[in-house]
Amino acid sequence: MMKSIYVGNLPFTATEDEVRGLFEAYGAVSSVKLISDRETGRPRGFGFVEMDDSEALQAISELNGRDMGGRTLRINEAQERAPRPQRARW
DNA sequence: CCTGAGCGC
Repeated sequence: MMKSIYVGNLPFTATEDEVRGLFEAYGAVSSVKLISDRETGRPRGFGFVEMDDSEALQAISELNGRDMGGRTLRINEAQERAPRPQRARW
């Protein structure tokens, strides 16, 4: 089972590659997405990581509050993404 | 180039 992780308070200099590297220390990272403002193009300083449930929980507890580029990372389980219609499998 | 809330198209 894959879990989405919210990664906030990132330094604006952080890249998806750096974030991926952090989480890969706790398990296989499925995907990394850093969010930037769609109108101005500026980085918003937060993003999302997807990885296995148990690994995600450990990564959250281990990486939350960690210093990165002078900022203290805010890491939590992500909320639901933008609602997308999901058709039944049967 | 620029910036600091916070949950992604």
